[in-house]
Amino acid sequence: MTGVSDTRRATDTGKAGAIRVLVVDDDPQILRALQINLTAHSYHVVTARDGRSALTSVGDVHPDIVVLDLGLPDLAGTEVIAGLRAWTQVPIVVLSARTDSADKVTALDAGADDYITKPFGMAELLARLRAAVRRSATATGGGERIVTFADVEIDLARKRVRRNGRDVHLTPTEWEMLELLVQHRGKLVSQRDLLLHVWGPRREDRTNYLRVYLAQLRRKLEPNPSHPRHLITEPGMGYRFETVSDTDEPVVAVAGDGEQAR
Amino acid sequence: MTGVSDTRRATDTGKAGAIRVLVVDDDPQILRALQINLTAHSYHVVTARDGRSALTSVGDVHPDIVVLDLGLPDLAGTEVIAGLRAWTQVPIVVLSARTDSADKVTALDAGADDYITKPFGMAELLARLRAAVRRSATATGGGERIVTFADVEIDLARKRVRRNGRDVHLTPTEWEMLELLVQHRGKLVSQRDLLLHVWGPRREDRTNYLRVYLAQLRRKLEPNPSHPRHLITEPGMGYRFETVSDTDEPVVAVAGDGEQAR
DNA sequence: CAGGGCCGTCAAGATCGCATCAAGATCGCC
DNA sequence: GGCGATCTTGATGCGATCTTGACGGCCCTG
Repeated sequence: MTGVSDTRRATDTGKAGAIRVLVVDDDPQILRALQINLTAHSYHVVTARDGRSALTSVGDVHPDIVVLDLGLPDLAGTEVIAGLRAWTQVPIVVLSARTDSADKVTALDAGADDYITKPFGMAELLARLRAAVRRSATATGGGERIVTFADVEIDLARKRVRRNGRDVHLTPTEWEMLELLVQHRGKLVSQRDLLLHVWGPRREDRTNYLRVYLAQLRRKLEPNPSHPRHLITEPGMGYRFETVSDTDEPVVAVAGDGEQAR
Repeated sequence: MTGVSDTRRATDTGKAGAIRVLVVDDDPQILRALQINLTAHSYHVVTARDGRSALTSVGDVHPDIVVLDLGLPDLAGTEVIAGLRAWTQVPIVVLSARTDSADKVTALDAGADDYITKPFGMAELLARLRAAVRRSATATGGGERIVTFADVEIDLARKRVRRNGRDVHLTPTEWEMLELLVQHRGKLVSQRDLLLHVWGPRREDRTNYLRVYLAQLRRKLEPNPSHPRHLITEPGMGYRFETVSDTDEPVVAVAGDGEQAR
């Protein structure tokens, strides 16, 4: 991880709730200036000095937005953008000293969200960051930030889970998984998407991780962990989060009565 | 609707599938230049000359993106932006002659997605439009794609199938086949295409697989599996998915020749 | 009327994927 | 340096899924 100044996990609470921004630049001056300014505006800043460490640290840090300087020593700007866009939708704001229109076009078409030419005003940068974050917030979360099912309550904004009013403690990895599933409530989330979201592109094939953590989430959240009704496996395809338990269930014999029912 | 040059509704198919862009500017020169350039890049262009008509025409036209010049005669730029943001998330790209940083900040914070200062290069504008459209397309999830027939409901985005409101569980292979057929609804899908899509190039000749899985799909989805009306075999050619049950059947056709129709 | 394709159906064996458990390796904090 | 929490990794058993072959019906052709 050389070149990365901060390897905290997403849910580590250096500043709970602060917006995480990854700043990528090889010029220590600019890096420092941005770090100070952004921190002053209560962003949680993580920095990287080259393209490679930028790519890896996005997987580690899960920033809410990336500020990317073009002209890094190791990789071309488009390579960095493409490397990120291959697996994440995190907003990318490009900084560049080149005013050439062609550069803007290639960067934007590679998947960047915005392009600012140096020298730039800090006020403008901040405004563009706000705009980018706002967009991605409405895109992902949009409506309800609190989801409930059974006796569980999930607060996406506060990254907090309660069950019967009591806090349920989730590890960082558990939370990352649950978050992605909840954000796509009802949708099937492929194993690949889950692995990319939680572990980044380097663990794409470790499907066994999913099994372990899904089991832990079920143990913590499902009324009956061995008969999951909300964290559902779609064999061979992926997983699905469901707020309403489907009324099916093969039934456990007749006799008796209620049974733990739904 | 004075001032609006085109009042087509969203569903009017002047250019089916073309991206609709609403250009708002009071300068006829710029308006015309943009109209020509954007049309040349196969956008469907609608124009407005002032803020009021811009607000109404967004409701009428449902553009995919708005290009908004600041400095309109009737309303301030922020008012237009705020008026739109009150009810729609359509991407707004602001054009302005003023390079003042404060203007950018207020426009972006009011809800604009991007800000370009005149004079600008057409290539850059086009790239920024592409970026904005791309974002909003992925944000809205590309639209709900739900196909229904009989008592069955197929949700392509969620990869989910329901019948009479109950989930129907499909195996990965079953889903892949159904997906391809549904995506080409009404069209004939050759056996080869199906085999390639589901099993890849190594099983190109295993047409018996198709029989097995088509039978399973029919068993799970067709009202009468032995008389399929929606998953239809075209002997020797391939298969076809049909949402409307063809009123064919019984009838032995008229005397004469008839031939087996369709 | 016989024969050959092509298709639908069925069932059994082989394979794959998942849940679960538990132990080692790491990390972060004191 | 020690300790607890967390992450990684491997082994096992079981059920779901895929693959394969056989059989019979239908339709067209000769």
